[in-house]
Amino acid sequence: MKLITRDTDYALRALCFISRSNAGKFSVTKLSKELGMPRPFLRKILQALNKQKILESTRGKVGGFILAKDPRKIFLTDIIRIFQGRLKLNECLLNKLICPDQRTCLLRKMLVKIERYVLKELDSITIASLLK
Amino acid sequence: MKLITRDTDYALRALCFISRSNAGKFSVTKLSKELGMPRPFLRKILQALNKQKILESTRGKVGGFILAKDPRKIFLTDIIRIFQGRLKLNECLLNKLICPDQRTCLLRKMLVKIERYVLKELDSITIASLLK
DNA sequence: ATTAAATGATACTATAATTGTATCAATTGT
DNA sequence: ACAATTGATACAATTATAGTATCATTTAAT
Ligand code: FES
Ligand code: FES
Repeated sequence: MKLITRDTDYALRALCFISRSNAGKFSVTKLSKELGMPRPFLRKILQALNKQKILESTRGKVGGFILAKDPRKIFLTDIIRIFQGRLKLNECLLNKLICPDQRTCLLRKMLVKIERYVLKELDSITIASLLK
Repeated sequence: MKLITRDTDYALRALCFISRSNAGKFSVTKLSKELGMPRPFLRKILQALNKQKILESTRGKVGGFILAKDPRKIFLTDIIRIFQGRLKLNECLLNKLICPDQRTCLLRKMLVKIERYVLKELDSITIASLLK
């Protein structure tokens, strides 16, 4: 069971790399070489980050991607949400047979509690905090 | 992202059902009808629980499965481990490029912390506690 | 003994999610 | 005009999850 999938991982690493080197703009070609990630896959990822306004792209000959936000304002939960959807641990798999009343179900309560905790923790991590 | 997969879910429900009805022994046929789960799949699951000494099986004509342990001693983490492997959130996906020192890596610390918390919480749930 | 109903073991298949690749169009600096 | 880039999107490969099938073995009842 993974909390962070490959695309999220690549995204984080790329964002960290871009943040650190204050050079500003990078093309996918450059980044994929630099970070050792498959170029087309990384490209798809950066395009997604662009759509979500985490990165900003410029097209044309010397195009590329730059940060669109302060790295202190890019949260781990944001990136996870983009590539893995909303973190949702408490989907109710167990049916009525053991859960005569969902409102009192201990398992459900636990899962909700765990989810809240995980989200809170992940929300305390930003790209900026990963750089130090 | 799911914390609990289908097989874990079925296992939990079956264990709860068996625990509750103190009838003792149940065949897969009976259980799958009772719980509305696909028979061959449930069978595989119960066989796994048998191997792990959570259930105890008897073969032959009136064979079936009974609980091998006190439901207060069957923990949610046990069942998850059997079907999903050891819960391990902190697999280090991010490589050295952003993690010059794993011992000080903030992300890693967070994931370890989260994992510990999740395990602690899951360990507080038993089959017995789900019945109430 | 024979048979029916069960589990043990294990191989197989189907579906879904993850992890990619490929392609064509549009943009832009030279 | 051309080369190097991104935008959009369809396609393909791999892996994980979910489920089926089958044959051998055990046991109770006849
Ligand atoms: S398992 Fe979902 S309400 Fe109990
Ligand atoms: S991400 Fe693994 S040590 Fe930092």
